[in-house]
Amino acid sequence: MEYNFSEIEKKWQKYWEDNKTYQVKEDNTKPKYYVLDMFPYPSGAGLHVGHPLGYIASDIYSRYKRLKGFNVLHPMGYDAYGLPAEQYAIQTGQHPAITTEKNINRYKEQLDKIGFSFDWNREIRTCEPDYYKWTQWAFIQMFNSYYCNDEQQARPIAELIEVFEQQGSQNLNIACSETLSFSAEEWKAKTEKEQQEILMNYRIAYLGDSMVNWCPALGTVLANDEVIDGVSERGGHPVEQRKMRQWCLRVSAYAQRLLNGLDTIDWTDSLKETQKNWIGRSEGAELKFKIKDLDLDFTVFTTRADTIYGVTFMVLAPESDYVSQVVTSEQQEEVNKYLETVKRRTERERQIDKKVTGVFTGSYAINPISGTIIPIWISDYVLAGYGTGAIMAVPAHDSRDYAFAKHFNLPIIPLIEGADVSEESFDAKEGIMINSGFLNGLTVKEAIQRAKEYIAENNLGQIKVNYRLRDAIFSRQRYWGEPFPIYYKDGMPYTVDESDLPIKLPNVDKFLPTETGEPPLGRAKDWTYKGYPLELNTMPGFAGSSAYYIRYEDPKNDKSLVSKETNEYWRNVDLYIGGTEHATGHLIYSRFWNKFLFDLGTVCEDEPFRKLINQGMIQGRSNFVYRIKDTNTFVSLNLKEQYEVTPLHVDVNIVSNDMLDLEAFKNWRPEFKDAEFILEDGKYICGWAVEKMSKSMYNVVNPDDIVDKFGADTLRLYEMFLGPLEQSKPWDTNGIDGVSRFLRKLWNLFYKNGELCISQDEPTKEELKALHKLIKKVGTDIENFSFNTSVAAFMICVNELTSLKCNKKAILSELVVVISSFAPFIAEELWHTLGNTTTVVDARFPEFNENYLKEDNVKYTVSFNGKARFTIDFPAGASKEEVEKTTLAHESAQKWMEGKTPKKVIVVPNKIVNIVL
RNA sequence: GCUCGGAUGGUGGAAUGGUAGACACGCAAGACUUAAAAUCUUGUGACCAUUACGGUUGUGCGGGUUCAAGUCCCGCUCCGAGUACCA
Repeated sequence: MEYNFSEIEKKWQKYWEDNKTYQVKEDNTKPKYYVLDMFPYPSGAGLHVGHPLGYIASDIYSRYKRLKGFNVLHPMGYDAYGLPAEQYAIQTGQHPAITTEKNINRYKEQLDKIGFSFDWNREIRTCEPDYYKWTQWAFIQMFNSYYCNDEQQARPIAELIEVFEQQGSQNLNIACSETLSFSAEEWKAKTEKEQQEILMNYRIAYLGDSMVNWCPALGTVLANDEVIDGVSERGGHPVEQRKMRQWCLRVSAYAQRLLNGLDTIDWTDSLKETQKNWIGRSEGAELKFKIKDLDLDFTVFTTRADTIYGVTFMVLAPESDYVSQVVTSEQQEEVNKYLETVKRRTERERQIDKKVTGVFTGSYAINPISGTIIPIWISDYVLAGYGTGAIMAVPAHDSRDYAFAKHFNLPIIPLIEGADVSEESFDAKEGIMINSGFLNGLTVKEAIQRAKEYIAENNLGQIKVNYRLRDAIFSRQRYWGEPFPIYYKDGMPYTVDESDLPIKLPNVDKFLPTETGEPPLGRAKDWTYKGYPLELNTMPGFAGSSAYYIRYEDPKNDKSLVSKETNEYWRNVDLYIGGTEHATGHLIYSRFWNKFLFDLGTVCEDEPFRKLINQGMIQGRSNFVYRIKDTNTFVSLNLKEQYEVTPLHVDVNIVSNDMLDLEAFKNWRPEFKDAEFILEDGKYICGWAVEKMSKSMYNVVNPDDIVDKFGADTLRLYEMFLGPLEQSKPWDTNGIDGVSRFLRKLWNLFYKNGELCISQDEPTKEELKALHKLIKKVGTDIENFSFNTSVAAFMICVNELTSLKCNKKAILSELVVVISSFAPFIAEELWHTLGNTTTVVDARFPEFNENYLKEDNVKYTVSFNGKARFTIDFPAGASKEEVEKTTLAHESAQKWMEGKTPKKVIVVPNKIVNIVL
């Protein structure tokens, strides 16, 4: 029988599906292992060959863990809400649900072909009411919670109301939008609406006025991680800053826990670093400045309290609330003019063109320590959203302040001995303080500490930790997303009753904003709850993807997100595989969401993903043909220098090993029908380059085509063989033959001349050795996610067994199990060929036995001064002394030593004798 | 600018401080074939020898530690990724 992969793969795909081979249940007799992939957004283009890379890796690991006796949860689903389906709907009128469904079916078909061991019984789709019911439920819990900084956890808002009734807002340490102050009496005297306004200040899901990234082209706000270089991540449209009332999640309250948690999880350092930067903890002090001639003070945040004597001016962000209060009437006109120009500049312009701009407010502040009077300016280099939106400027020791001072001719006072600030600022935190009153003579590090203490002792401000991490803006003015479980009464939001969840996404006639500028849900008929209007915004993309891994544990539960027992069994994800692009988005939101659910007691683990691996991107490998200018003649790569040519992308699917299929090229596009060629050695050789895999470069390789041509097992092996999992690398179909050949060799161990030929004889020593070398290598490789070297080990083993003409059942059946994680189809087929009636999934990974690897003889390499010269065989277990003695007496050694006496002899067990002359 | 990675044959890539280049592609030669494809065998870092079982050199560059460095340390160059007026 020949290796007919397409028949085999179809057969087992159907068998696995019919027999529900990969369904798992909680099983207390086995240890659990949870392997998760980042679920895909089903786009219209389908999968290309780069997408399954991570899925193949996680599938190999899942299958391996099963063979090792674990009960493995390995689910898959779809992140089904998203902009592309909605944009498509706007253009065509096709409902996004239909587009999404269609794309999902295509994805499912493509994934099944590759032989993944997903438990499809647990599939989830974020756009289905049974699923988003729990997204809405979580939102309600966040709305009904506040964050207690003392206990570092979320608490029910009802507790807070009780506190307000008893003692007002005194002595509270709670995460909030702004610090409020009222007594119990004042609280009780407030109207319901006023009380609700106050509570909003503390809720974890809250409505807040904040500066948001508004994207006019998409007609919606975007979260910080959805804006890249000042344009939208989706579509690349310009984004501007706008103050709007939006739903927000108080992610910032969890900043410290998100930071601490990183120490407890097994992620790569670079990913942890990215998250640390995003959270952006900085320790410093808040310092109060009084304003001259006004009964007003304002607060700045600084990490360099030591530089207080070098403050020569203050700067406010243009959007700062202080601006209107400090501008004098003489300066009003000029300030207004400045604020106008700032407003017109988009975020992108601000980033690209960093020229120094600013305006004087007319007011002066008083330095609380030195007493100096200093001018207050406004400039857009100060950000409203960070710290207090106001800074003390120390031009001598901050490059931005320096540039500003130079531009507007403001004084610069150096504070560090020997610092030359005539050309640039001295930003380093080192040196001895001068010109600094009580800080003189201290090192910068000491001075920072001393100044902070001084500020605290004298009540000039407080020591403060600031985070760059912002609250997540949670409203989108879009149709295709989860509706909020919120209705409005008297202008204030209230949550719908949990028993009325889910609030289903209504139908609309068009997927565009209404004529009055309301979001698309404004078009829905009867969009009310108990007679009150429902929220018109929908939730953002990350809402549905933040807790999906929990839902997989108990996907059909309609009583709760996950049952307590189930969650205590599956707990958190043991291995999560996905791309780095989610480092500051999904992976922050998920951790936040999980920590909130942990506070609630819904889940039993504080961190969602214990170990995380980032698979590298698969880039495209484009091919080029070279057209001689003004002709329809194409010249082969190595002859192109003789002509004036234009390189053109050519479809990589009609190129094989960089050799162009001439007929296919002529038929590729009409304009090439009459193409002529200048060949080298009778072939047309194409040029190549690594680029992003995309349609426009004609370098997209579809996994279906590879599966049809070579089989899924070959695809799986080859994707792993391509290089280390975490590294980005181009897809290059050249070389896939090697893997394909390997599988045929494996097959031929079982079949001779097309006949099944298996021997029941005892395996020989060599055969056992070849097998156990493999068992050892693959076991450690898989644990280290070094899949490419595992594939190499398979090839070596099969080559060895082939040359030993091994057809022993005892060897082959263990070999098949070892290979089954990587190439499940062929392994399943051969497993049954050997007479097994169970599936290979139920087998056990063979135990490694060291005895088979023991050698009778050991080859020692003899080196002189570290340079290897010859080898000598020793019996295994020879002592160091014996080896040394015998080596020195050896004829060749004598020759190399030329009668000299060695200074030193180093014997490395089983490896090397190094003789130092 | 800052942070984190990386640099090894024609190519993708292997190497707990211990024979660098596993494995694969490609290439070359040979076998089979009327022929081609497929398959199999052998060779394949460079340089020099080739009568020899050989010699020299070699992991981006310059130093260092060590009996021994692709691997560890110091200083550069280049490439990639993330982040960026974060006070």
